[in-house]
Amino acid sequence: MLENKYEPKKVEEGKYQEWLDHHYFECGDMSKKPYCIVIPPPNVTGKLHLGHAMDNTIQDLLARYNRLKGFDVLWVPGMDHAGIATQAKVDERLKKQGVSRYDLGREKFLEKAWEWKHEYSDFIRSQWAKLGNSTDYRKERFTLDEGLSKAVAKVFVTYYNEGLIYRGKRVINWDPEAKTALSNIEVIHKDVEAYMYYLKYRMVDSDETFEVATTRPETMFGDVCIVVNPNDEKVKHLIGKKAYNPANGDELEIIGDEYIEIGFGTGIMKCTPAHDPNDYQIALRHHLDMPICMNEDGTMNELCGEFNGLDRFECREKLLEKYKQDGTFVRAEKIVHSVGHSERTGVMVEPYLSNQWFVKMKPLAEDVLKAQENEETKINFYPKRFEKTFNQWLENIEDWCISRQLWWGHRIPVWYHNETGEIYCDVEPPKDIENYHQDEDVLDTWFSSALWPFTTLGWPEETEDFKRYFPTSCMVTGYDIIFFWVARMAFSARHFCNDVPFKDCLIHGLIRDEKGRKMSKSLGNGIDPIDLIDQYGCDTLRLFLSTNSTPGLDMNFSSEKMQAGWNFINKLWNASRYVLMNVDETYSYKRPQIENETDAWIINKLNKTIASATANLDRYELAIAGNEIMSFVWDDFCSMYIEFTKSALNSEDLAIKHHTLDTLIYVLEAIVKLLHPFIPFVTEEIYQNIHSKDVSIMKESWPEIYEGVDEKKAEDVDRIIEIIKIAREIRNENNIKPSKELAVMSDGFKLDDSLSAILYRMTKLCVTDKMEEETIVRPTTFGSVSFIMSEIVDKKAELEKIEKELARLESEIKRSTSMLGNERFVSKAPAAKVEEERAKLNNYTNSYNTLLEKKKEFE
RNA sequence: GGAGGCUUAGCUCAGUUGGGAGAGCACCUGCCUUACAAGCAGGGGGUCACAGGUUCGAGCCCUGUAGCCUCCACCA
Repeated sequence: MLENKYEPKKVEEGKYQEWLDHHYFECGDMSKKPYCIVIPPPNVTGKLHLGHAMDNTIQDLLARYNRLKGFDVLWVPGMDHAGIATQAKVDERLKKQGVSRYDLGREKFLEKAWEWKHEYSDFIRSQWAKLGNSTDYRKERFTLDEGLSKAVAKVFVTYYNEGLIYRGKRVINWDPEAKTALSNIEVIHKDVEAYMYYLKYRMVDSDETFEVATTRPETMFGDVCIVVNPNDEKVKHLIGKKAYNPANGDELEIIGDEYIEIGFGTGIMKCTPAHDPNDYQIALRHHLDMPICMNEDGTMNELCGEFNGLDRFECREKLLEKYKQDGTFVRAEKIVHSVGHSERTGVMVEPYLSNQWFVKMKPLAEDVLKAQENEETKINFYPKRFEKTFNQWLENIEDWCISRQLWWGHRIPVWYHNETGEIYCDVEPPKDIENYHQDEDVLDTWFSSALWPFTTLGWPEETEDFKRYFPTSCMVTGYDIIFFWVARMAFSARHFCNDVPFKDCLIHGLIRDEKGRKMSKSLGNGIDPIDLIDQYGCDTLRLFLSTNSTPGLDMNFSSEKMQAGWNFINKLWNASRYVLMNVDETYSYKRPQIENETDAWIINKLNKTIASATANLDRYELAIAGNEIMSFVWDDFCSMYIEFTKSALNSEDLAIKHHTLDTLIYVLEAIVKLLHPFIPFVTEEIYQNIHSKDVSIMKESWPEIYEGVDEKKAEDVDRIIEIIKIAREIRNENNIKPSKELAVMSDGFKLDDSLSAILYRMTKLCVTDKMEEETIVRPTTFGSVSFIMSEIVDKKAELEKIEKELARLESEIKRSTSMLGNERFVSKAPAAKVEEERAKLNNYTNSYNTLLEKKKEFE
């Protein structure tokens, strides 16, 4: 027997372990069709947040749904080493212990990093368990484990041999905090307030001066020339002349380049090739030097004279002081401009000339774009609009900087000959290793994530898993990593597997706080999913996350909606309790034969719910499906059907009671199956209470349509419900107690004995065909019904009610008449629609006339 | 500069192929009716941002406008 209140802790306790013990999450039933999802691997940097909870809930929902539908489901778990992020965390921990990674050296540091990884992966696994993730742990992978590392090396070497990976000196985005290069998308542009400094430059051969505007005076130690547009009448005469660099007195040649925008600033630009990507391009065109004036940590170097060793921002201040004294400084103008910041460390990114490895993106992107043009070879995005985002990024893609000056990651499989410097690139190190040294850098963490959907299945080996489950069925992830990850998986799979990595890609939004703000550490508004699970239960959290969001849109957390979710589960719990408390030893379940109208009605409603929920789940409309099921449970099953059954369950006639229980259990069981993907724990608990502790809902199958339901009978009950609602309204309006009998007559719809019996049981309505006493009349969708009132409490109120109804009917008649009078409607609208409108008009007119007649009695 | 999203009840948001506007919460009235008072029964409340257009018919399709938001690219 169930408790009278739903208690998530009691329900959820031990269930996950039971499922694990019974190997229910494990794939491999070869008699079924495969269905595969790989988890977006969480970073081993910390705990899972509410966003992970949503992402995982959706995946688990799909996994459980497809399992019930009869697929052999593999949901692959795994984690990401998260290069920069994890290294930063380990650095931080070491710092607290008073050591730096340089004190330890590479080997020892990596030991510490692995320690960190083991600690956090255990923690993450415990969170997965709390969320109810039905992943197959036998298949768990880590981006740095042996198999994946081999795959990464193979991919690098293959690209290299195909000429798709190259090494070169470029101006890249440098993170002076992490001391590594970043790719373009790891840079976040933020608007910041700054100053545009106007500085006076003096010519070498004359007293002429001109002004140059810059936001970054500290980079002047790396300037190699002055640039003007050769078509700029105002300044083109300067070309070929020389001016002194106010920072160090160097003579700078003034050159012409059309890159300079005429009319912007002073029209004269300083050129710092090593510290600005555009200046770098100019320097390439003009074959100029590219001196670097900064160290890797963002301090100034020996090129900067007295400023050597100063931090870049401190140097800026000091230099400006100097300029104010020597007359170089003209003025400063407050501006707002966009400055790149490191996605990970948050510091201002420094454009920095350095030797890095790149993936040539154009050919790879083109292959994907071509595949996207064909329905057979494309990835289907849900919602579809993200295809555009995805395509546009690939169309405008630039080469991908993949080398990182870190230790935690996949070491680049390249060795340089100690003497010749010759490059050796292979999965295995060179045989005469003593003559070589390996590249110090590691790969961008996304380089290995890009391979995740196939390396987790064993690629490059032709494993059984790879053959069976690839390409995977669906990828579930947020729109924030379409570029970082989805696009990169797409071209990697296209290049190495000649296929999509996944057929469908379900994109969800971000979860925000109750006020719609992004959850962040600095605001302190983050919500720990585990706290919510402790408070409301895992099922409630999952129900909230899966049924309150619209695909692709952000959602706000809402404790109100969490509570509403709990209320629903409590309702389901109590409905189950009602059914089960009526089961005793005399009863054994058999599939119900539909014997009466109410059975036909509830099973008909159930059929419709199953059909609709299935269709919506198949197109990833989880919230629509969930809400439909919930409304079936609450409105149809609990509010109506259970009430219908109450007297039958109290019946002395065991046959009646048992038949009723058959239907109740049939419907309840279908309900828990429908809801299991959403709320796995409580549905398992109810299922086991219906059957026994020895079975599991996870081994069940998705409910099927009950064929052969008499729709006419079901429709009769809809009419009965309409009458019940009107009767309740009349009781409410006239203060008539529910226990007091009320007589009713229907003029357009025959109430036979069994329908009359329902009316009596539900609201003590007695069906009659004699209207001797005072009556009131109400219109319905099928004619009008009259109620006998022994004394009509408030004649005036009733008259008002009638007048209001008449007015409503009148406007309906007007609307309907004009519609049917419109020839184009009658000729163009579907015949069924026209017929429906005619029937309505007919009904309105009848009701109107009846009511008009009635009105006279009240005047 | 380019792309996308949002604007619907007091609040938070749904609205599936175009065919009479929905939920939760809040509010009002009445109920401890033997599954559930975190419940039950009923009620009030909306020019679907604005302006055009297509259509017999538009919250939904098209064009434009306004406000808010996001992403991408950015010139010193």
